Amino acid sequence: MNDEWNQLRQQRQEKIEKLRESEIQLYAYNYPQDHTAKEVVDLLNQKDEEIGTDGEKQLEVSIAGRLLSIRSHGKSSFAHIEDRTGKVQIYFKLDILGKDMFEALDLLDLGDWLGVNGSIFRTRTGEATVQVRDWTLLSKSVRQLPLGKTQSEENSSGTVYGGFSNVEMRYRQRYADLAVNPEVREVFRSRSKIISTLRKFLDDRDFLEVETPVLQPIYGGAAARPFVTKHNSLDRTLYLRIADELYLKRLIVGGMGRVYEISKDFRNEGIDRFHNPEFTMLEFYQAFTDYNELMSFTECMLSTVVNEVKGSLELEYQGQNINFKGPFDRVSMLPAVSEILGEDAGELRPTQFYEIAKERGVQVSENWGWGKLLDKCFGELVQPSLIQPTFVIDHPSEISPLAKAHRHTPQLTERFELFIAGEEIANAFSELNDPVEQRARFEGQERMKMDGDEETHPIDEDYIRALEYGMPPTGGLGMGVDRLTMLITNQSAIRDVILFPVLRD
RNA sequence: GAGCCGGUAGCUCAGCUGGUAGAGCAACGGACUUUUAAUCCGUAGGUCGUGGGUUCGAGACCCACCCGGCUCACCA
Repeated sequence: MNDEWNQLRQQRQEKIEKLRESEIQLYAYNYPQDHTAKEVVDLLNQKDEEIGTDGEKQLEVSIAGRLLSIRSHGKSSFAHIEDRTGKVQIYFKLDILGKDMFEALDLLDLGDWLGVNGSIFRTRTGEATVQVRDWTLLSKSVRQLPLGKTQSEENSSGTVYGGFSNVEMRYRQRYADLAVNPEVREVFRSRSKIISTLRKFLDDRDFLEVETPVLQPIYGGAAARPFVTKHNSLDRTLYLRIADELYLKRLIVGGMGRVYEISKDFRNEGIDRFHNPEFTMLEFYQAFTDYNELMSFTECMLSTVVNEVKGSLELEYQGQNINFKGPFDRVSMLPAVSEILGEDAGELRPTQFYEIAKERGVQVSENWGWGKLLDKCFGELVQPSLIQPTFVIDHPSEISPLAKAHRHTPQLTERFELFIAGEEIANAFSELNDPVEQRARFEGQERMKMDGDEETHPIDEDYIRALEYGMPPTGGLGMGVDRLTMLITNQSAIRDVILFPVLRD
């Protein structure tokens, strides 16, 4: 297909040439509006109630939007234009517009941006409509939008015929996707609402929003491979952050008490339904608190967000009903795995654990330690059943190098992960603040790296130095904002909640 | 990384065991001054993902590659 020159573009080009010969400007500079599309519809409803049907009093409006449909009837035409608030019907009549401006309508195309002003009325079928007194072309569309056809709004759900559904094209040309699929715009409105609600929730509780480096000399705070870049004049390797954790905790050392950051993080891993190489994470840290208090806090934060965006504590995600009314279930990792294996997993040596796990069909590796085996068994045997919001608590120390040891069980940590619909949404712990212990944990990671683990935490000497100055007891949490948005907007793929997801060339 | 499915007009899709491409919507021309998936009549539009191969002949069969989706693996 010749993308750059086809019949359709040829036809539009001819219209452009005719417009250039006329008085009509193709690309205007501005257009003063006094109403949105939604306000026009609301205004007419109000008028019906307040003024009744006298119909004499004319209400004049100026609105602007994109031309989405046009139905020509010879000496009159109906059309719909859409702005950020929705669609409204407009009506062109020869005897009102005059010959020139009426005939010039032939030079318009779907996708053009128009400003119109005129009086509002209701058609025979009851639709709020603007009778256009004059119209202004605001921007000419040279490329045909992939518009489908929508059945009329009232009582139907706006069934779309045809439409633009090719997922690859929708991601590659998100502008076209947004232009023709209002439900996609709605998803991103919800996303924005989710983020602003999170921000307000934390601001209201005296958290300080901060910005920490995206370019970092040492990456850390998570187990993942980083993107590597280089600063030319410093001749130095820098990494795009995989998490903000270690910087935010430095701020707690600095006495800032309560901090948060909503950040883009970058992980050089595979791409699938739940992973995009760049994604949005909320992390917050609060001094003088532990993971128990954080769990209550998280319940409150999530139910506030869900209620604010959905107007309810319940929602449907991919056919499952999810209820955000706290308190959420809590499942302790070690007893849960012990129960399902019928063995006290806490007493197992790694070699025994490996054999038992293998018998149960868990994909394990012979050289794994006890902690990794426990985590993997949990992930395969227990996690898939966690549909309702559930805190999984007390992870092995071996896989939690930044979490404080459990106050009663030393090989575990005070950590929780929140699972909803079988997916991890958040990860939090009582932060490890003993610099000696922290160094030992980092060294343990180094040994795992030498054993071939590619996603260990490197030793961050500066972070240890910070801990040596003294970090108060602190609870911290990281939450995947994209995944939360998927849940709340009922989208099955992370790409559907990221405006411009990463694709191949 | 592996398996399966897909890439045909601007969009959504059809094209049977190989005979050189079709519909709906959009577009273009015409009729129609309250329509709403407007209607009616007419027209045009495609290097069938890319590159090879088999064949008298390939959208279809074979091979390789590119892009996407799903599942699994890996991973949070």
